[in-house]
Amino acid sequence: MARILITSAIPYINGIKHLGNLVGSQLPADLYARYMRGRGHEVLFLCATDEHGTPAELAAAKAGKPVAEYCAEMWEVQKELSDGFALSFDKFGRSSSPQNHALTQHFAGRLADAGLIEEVAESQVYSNADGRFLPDRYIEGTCPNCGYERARGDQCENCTKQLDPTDLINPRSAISGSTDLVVRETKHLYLRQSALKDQLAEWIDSKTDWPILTTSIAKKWLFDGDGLQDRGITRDLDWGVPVKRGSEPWPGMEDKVFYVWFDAPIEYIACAKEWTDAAGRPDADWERWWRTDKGADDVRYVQFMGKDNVPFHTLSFPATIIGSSEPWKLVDYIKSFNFLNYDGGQFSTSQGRGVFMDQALDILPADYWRWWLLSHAPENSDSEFTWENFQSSVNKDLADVLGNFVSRVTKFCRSRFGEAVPSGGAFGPDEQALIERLQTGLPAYEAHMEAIEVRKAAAELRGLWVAGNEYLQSAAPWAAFKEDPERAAASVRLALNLIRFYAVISAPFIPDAAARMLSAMNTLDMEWPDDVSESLAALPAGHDFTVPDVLFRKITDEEREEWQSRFAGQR
RNA sequence: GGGCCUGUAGCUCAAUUGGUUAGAGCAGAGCGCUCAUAACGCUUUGGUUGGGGGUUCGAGUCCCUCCGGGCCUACCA
Repeated sequence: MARILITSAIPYINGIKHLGNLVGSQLPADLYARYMRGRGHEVLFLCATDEHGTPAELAAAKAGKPVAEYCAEMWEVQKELSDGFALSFDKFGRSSSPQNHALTQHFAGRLADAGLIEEVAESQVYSNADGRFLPDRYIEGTCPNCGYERARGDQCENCTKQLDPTDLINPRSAISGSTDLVVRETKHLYLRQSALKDQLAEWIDSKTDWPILTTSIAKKWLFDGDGLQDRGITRDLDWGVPVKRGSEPWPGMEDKVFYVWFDAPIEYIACAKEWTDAAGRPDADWERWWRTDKGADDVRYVQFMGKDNVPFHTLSFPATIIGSSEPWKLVDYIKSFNFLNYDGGQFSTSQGRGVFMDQALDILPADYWRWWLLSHAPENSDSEFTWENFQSSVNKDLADVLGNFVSRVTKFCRSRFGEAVPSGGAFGPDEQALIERLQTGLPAYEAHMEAIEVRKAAAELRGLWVAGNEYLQSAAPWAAFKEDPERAAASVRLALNLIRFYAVISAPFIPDAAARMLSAMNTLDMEWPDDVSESLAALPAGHDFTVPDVLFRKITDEEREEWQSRFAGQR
């Protein structure tokens, strides 16, 4: 039995995430976690909300609430939605937790002791009206290059020229619109990533099995231009982890907090402590996952994230860990995803374009979304959600192929033999052919799951479902029943066992439906079918079952059209 | 501007990393079945692999070029 630590990129606290966010990290991470648990491995699956930073402060202000209160409420909302999608986190933590405060300050202290932190004085734009320093992109003005009037302080969206906020003509606060801006001197801490460049490059080079998407982004940051740059890890904000050197004050940094991207990945670790603290368990119980000197040396650590998160996970966070000179577990594999587009464009939070997690669950159960999203995961390139595709995948794969299989088998058995697994008869060539099919298909499915090839795994799984229908067609128990009821009984006995088999192997994709299939088969046996033949005898003759309700209903053309217009934009 | 990714059947995607005649699912056509959610099975139509050039015995795959799409570019997260 292996031990597998899995983290999903932590979703930002500000607002409800859309399906593109979901499929880019949390959902495939859940698939992998469920699969590995199903195979009997010991899994720790962690996620949290990422709560700090300017957008959270602004969103709280807009909602008229103190930021701590706002974040607590949004955490509840996100927790409920992740439960709704059956995301099986062992702990859904918060980057604002006391555990993360302490650990972030601890890392900063270690890095400072190692000489990897430098104080840098810099000039930044301060808005008197807003009472805060403004990040570059929160300053708007006229582009000196093209004259576009809504250029941002970091880049002009119109002509794509990179800018400095002081380049802008008529600069104003993007928050309040105020033009009462001044440039103030402020001091910040920088993480000297450049000093760790060679170590990081060597580490990345050793990861030859990582997705190209992951390593190419890392290498670009490592080697492009002047190479890996030092990074500011503090901000002039109120909401965040107060800057301390371990547990000691940090002179000159009294009113500052750590940058959200410094503390957010540390939450992966702190989350594990939140997990054991909440259960009143000792630190050793989480440290055995994270400290290689305390039992984590045999742990395999896999991270899931969208491509926009890659630099922080391949460079910044490893720099924090390596720089600490403490034996923390480094990531073993990074699975990164491209983006999901919506019906010919991007999902847009600001325009309400696309389907958001709450809306998705309002119209259909989680399994429908999980199946479509995972079987179309944007692994090799950006992929596209369309309602036509969603409708046809759900109707064909889930309703017709899997759902109807369960229906036809259970109803046929009920009408001919009653609601118990029938006895008698022996397996013949049709049964042998099915078993051989499963004996080649199941290992292929397992190989794809272990390689985290999500789409391929979904396609292989669907193929195994199809094999059940093929078997019924060739065995034709409805015809056999007339001349040789014993043979029909053997077929039905196998087919009922096949339902349990499907429930077990499909559970990572569609956990709710799998649970209903098992419940209909009146069993709690979720043993992975390492031996296919044996697993197809798990339900013995005489075992009672029930005919379940329709497993997956079909999406009608009317619904599809209605949803298409409902989610077109302007939420 | 720079870096990286990407373009394959009407649609969504494969193609063992340069190796036979480019494969699946959906949609379309035909046949079969009647247990089942008008479901299932079998057969089948459909491709100048974005355009052009090159390397090679051999190119979807490598190189050059042009065209289109996307991401990142370090103070959004």
